[in-house]
Amino acid sequence: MSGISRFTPEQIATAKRHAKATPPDDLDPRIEALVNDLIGRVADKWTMLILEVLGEKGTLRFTRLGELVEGISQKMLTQTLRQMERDGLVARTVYPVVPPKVEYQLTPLGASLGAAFCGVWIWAAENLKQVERARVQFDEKAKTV
Amino acid sequence: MSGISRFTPEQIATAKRHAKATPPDDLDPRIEALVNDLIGRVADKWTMLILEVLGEKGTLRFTRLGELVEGISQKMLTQTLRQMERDGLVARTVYPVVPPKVEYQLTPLGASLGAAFCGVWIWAAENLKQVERARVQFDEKAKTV
DNA sequence: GCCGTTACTCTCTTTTTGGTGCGTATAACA
DNA sequence: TGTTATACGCACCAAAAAGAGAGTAACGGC
Repeated sequence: MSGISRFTPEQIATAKRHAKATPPDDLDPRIEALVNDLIGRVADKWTMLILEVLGEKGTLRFTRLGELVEGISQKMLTQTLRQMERDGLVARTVYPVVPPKVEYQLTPLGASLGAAFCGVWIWAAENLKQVERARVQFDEKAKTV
Repeated sequence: MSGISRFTPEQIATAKRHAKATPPDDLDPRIEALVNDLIGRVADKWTMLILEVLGEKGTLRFTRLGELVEGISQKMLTQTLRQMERDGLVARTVYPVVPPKVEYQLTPLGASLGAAFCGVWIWAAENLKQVERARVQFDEKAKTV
């Protein structure tokens, strides 16, 4: 949550402009498949969470990052970071020292994705209570029936 | 993809306003945990895809929905729809006829989430090529090393 | 010469996820 | 009388994801 404000107004503005410019319907089903695929990768819990803390803190070392991403295991941290690096979302800088030192930070591409996710975080924060209420209601209904 | 334009300008505008109004940092760690949790639920592949087609088509019956959500199995469709219903994202209307007829549509809450995800879809469509390029580059580098 | 530090990797086990196929109710229809 | 249509629930199995824990390299400090 706290990372939201880190995304520049320009980035958000860009998103808005694009939202306006998007044509009524999308064309190529091939592309749609690819986009869905990409969405599947990127809309991953850990990816989103890492994106958030890196967006907020700027540059972090491996261990610190692991501490800040609540509940992530070392394995998942490494794995997700590799994936993100491959996709061009984070930059990994290795300092050849002992003990090892590796720094991670968002690339511009990663930052832009962070900005895009901005709205989802806001939504989650805003509608948390409503979702909770809906759940309670649903569960009660299920009981009586 | 194609559902983007279905979200009203007002919904998008609301998201913008909130983006602006959000305080620099978020407060309660308890709430942050809940938000992260909610993100985990909502940032699910099938949820997003269902959200998209329902956002685009409005109201759909079970079977038709299954056809439109590329690649989903019956089981996952039922499961995801139940989850979304519980969270108050979709409304389920049962017509007591034979053969059975059940309609699904987004609630206002679901529609607002769709609007929030809008930016992510746009991002994916826009940056698809860049991600692909990054991957090729990464894989080549890995080979030579 | 042993310890500590850091960023991992590797292996093993457990958990979760997802697919498949079968069953069911009921009325209209042929 | 038998078939079809619809929206599932259920049981079983395979595959994938994730967690736990041990191991490693390499050097500086004690």
